Amino acid sequence: MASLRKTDRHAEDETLVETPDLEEFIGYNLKRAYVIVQADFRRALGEDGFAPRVFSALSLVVQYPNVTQSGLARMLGIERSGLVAIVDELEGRGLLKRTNVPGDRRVQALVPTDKGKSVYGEARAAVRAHEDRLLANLSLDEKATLMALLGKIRAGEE
Amino acid sequence: MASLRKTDRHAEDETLVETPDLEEFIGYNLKRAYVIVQADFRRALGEDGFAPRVFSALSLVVQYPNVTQSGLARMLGIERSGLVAIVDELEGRGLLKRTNVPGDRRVQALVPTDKGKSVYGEARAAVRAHEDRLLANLSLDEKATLMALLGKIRAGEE
DNA sequence: CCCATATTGTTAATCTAGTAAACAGTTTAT
DNA sequence: ATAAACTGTTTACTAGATTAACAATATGGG
Repeated sequence: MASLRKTDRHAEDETLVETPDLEEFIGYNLKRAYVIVQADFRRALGEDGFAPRVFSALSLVVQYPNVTQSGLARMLGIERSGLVAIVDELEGRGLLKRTNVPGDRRVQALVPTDKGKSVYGEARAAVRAHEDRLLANLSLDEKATLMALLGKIRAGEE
Repeated sequence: MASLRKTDRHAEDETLVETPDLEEFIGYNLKRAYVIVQADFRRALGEDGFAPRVFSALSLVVQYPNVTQSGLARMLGIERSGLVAIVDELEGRGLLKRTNVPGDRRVQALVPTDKGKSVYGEARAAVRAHEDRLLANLSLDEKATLMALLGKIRAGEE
């Protein structure tokens, strides 16, 4: 019964695969692209720069002063328990203050400091530079299209 | 010097913000979209289904039988140390086998089992269904465009 | 051949991001 | 007044990933 060997190995049959299944999935390509952009963000902002989520939080606090922590968590799409450390870091760096609100003694309104506003301005410029450099092979039109399509994915939720 | 109060609070000045800075950044929108798709993937594949990365690994093993662990890690863009647990899980479920290669006693070639191939077929169908449902508000053209643009981001690296 | 260098799979330690559950204090609604 | 809901917080936990080290093995140069 020499014909029953099941472990025949055809060695290099990669040539049989025209296009890998994975490339057909949006989720896979989305993740790969996200990992690249996120890694470059960190590289660009450096050792003592902001992590992406801290930058995002600061951005919203600067643009929505007096936002509440729960509100900020909702905007970011994370749990409010997870926001505590982020706000701690920003407050520790002197970029925002937790302030109490007259009408409601539960909430802590988040107010950017002057330093927070100027530091955010610099960080935003650094992030813009990082994206411009990393995505240099996309035209402005392509970037706009990409944003619109990503927005459509987000619009499907809520 | 009554004019030096720095803590004036304008309360609801959200109306001053036309469009939040964050929305201008590709990285932010990429992450938000990725989180949505990834969460739906897990929901769709259920409790004992595959995590995205395990599905990806199985996909590549089925399509590139006899791929080596190092090779697979390179394809997935992760460290080979991180791949061990993934391959352990797939082997534990009886979906692939680690086999030794005649020429080189270091490597473990990964070969899908028959069960592995059929289970992968079903999983792939489930993933396709999940993406079709989740991304129903994108046309085929839009999906193709999105894939192409994500591919361009990946092409920037390598 | 010998020796330095590199590669493979693996383990262990560590880090980050994030969730879930519980909580005390406070507010809102019935 | 009492129940329900909300806010910020802590704690415990999970998933994903990286780094460094290691033994076994392979490769290339003298």
